Amino acid sequence: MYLNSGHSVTLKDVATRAGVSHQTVARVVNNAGKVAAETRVKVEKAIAELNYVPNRLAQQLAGKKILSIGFASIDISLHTISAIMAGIKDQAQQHGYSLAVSVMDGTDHQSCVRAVNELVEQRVDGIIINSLATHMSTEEFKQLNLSIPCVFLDADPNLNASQINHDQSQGAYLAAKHLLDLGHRDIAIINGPDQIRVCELRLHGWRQALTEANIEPTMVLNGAWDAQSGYDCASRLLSQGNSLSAILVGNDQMSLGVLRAISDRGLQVPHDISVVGFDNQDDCAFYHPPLTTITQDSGELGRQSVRLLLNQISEPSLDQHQKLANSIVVRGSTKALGEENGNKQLIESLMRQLNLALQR
Amino acid sequence: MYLNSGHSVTLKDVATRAGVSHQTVARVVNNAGKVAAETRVKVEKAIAELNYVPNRLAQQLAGKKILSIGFASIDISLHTISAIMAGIKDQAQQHGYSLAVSVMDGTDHQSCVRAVNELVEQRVDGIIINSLATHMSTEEFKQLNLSIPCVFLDADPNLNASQINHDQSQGAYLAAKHLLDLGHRDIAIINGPDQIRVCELRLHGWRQALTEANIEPTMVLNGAWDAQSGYDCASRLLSQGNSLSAILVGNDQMSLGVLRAISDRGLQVPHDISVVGFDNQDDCAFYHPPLTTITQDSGELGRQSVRLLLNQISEPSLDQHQKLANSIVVRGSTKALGEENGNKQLIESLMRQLNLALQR
DNA sequence: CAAGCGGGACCTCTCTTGAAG
DNA sequence: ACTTCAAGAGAGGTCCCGCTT
Repeated sequence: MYLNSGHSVTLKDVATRAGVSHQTVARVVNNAGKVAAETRVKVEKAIAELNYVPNRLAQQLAGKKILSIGFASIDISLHTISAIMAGIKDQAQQHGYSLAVSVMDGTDHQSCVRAVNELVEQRVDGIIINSLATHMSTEEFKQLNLSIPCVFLDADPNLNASQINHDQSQGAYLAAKHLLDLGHRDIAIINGPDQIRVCELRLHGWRQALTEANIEPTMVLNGAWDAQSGYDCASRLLSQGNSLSAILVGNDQMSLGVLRAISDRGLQVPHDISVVGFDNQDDCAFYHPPLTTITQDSGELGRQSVRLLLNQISEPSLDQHQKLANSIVVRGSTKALGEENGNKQLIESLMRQLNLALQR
Repeated sequence: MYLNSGHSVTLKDVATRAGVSHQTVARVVNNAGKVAAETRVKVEKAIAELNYVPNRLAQQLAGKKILSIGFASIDISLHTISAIMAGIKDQAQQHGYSLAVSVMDGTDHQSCVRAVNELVEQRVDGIIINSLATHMSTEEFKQLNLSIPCVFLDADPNLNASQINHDQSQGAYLAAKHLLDLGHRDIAIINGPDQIRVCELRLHGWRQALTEANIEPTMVLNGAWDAQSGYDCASRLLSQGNSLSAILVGNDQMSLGVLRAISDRGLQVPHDISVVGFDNQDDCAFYHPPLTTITQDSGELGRQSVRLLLNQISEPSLDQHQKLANSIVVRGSTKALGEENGNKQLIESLMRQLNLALQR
């Protein structure tokens, strides 16, 4: 069933079949140098017959310049990360680079090293690193001993290397400010897991806004990024009888769970409680109600990181730090405290529904 | 900043530094053969000092058996596909294979060939192909001229090659059957884009169930997989004053839009209209209401495909077809037609909410 | 001195063979 | 007859240089 069982067809195989030298075949394949039309046809025929595909390993080893970059990351099935990767892929391709991906099995420093090494083994021209290794210090970074250019995503800002990230703090600040501007004062926080850099930065932004307004968050909880944990945290919050009017949530998935928990208690968002998410992921405009959230363009982050890396490749001594600003998308999950207009609408809507139900 | 600017550190560099032959260094690196403890230390020191990482290209070219498989796919930022990929990655690793990924830029046959070729150039041991190339015929497949083992995901069942897929038809049948069992007869369908194999198969399954019950779908629309298009289709459906009691939807994302559209019209799911989705994606248990849907284990599909490929690699002549069955997950978005129990609950819930609102 | 082709060194490893201690 | 190492031949390409007409 398969031709060439064992080893693959080589340049030389094609050459002997076409009755020319291996060099002539190379000229045809690479479209370089002068080849007689007649010879070219012969060679192309042989290539087709043998189904020859050049061996990239050999090409690269022999010194042909093949541009490639690597992406070392944690779990790429996470939505945000696969969006970043799509951006990287896109921009790399645009610049004629191919992309090699290596995923880390764990969040520890060791598996980060493993993934990066896998890329170095392939001799990529540069690496984009998306590690979760909490607080990788400059020291640990040096242990990586990178001899090729690299760019970090969401790294410790103090890390002495090229890096790019969304400005988590600023985004969180925006979210909190929005609630404050609407008059909310009893605000709870449902953050992601502790010890994660992104979470700490977001918490910092939220706190800053609240402190400026001279208030303390009612409560700070930690979820696990998923809807279920958002549901659990919110349920806990509500069952404790806190008087809260708004919740800041660490991502949209947890927000979905939060919305449900509130609704399960017979309360209404935003009339009883306002909710602000984080990420602006695909579907959150269709949540019930549509979610007010912070928007992060993950694809753009990926694209920018490639540009940064390419700079670094052509100018290795240059360390750049770049931050992407976030903005807030206001939808239906937040409203001004004490605004009665909404309540009137709510009552009307409820009566309409009740009417319908009674007719059945 | 970077050591060895230009070309990377080689085995020979390490050898000269350590004052031994390149072969001795190889012994240390590969942990094979006998090396005197003293020599080993010397070599290891040199490796650390020079920061040597073996060149995988050269290793592979020189005949060292490095196991690797490839995954050629369309847009890997799609949720389902990244889940499949995670499964592939996992299972490949389990068997000591590394994974190379190549994504296609388009849905045409040409970009499929490109992506596959990229993998062949790297001399992977086998390829898993997830093309959307609508109805790739056996003829076109032969044009790929694959000289290495491969497995197709979601391919044309008539394709004469190893393949694996979820049984779309069966899953869709289940969904429709569920509605029929609940007494629904006026059923609309919102499918994915036309001409896509998966969509046709699902449509086939839905139709079959309906036909067996001697009824025709009220209406069949095509969305574009995303929530917005689900919203649009459902809006169209509702504004036309069709008397429908249930909607079958091609995926969960569109279902989310459908739920919104229904609620925006002041109607209630499931009391006025039942909705069944497809995919059982992460968050749909938290939709409003929780979605009844068909569950597909994408990770399992990925893992199985690797096993199939590995079989194929060790036994090239063997073509296998495999189908993964789906099951239905019943949640809150469906209810029996005419069942009044739910209505009573609904009325109670509405009155509670109204009460709350009036107190404000 | 063009255009068209071939020879051979080299890239970095692995693997085999064989010679020292 | 061990252990320990070195030398050399590929693996499949690319590139530089030279050779014919």
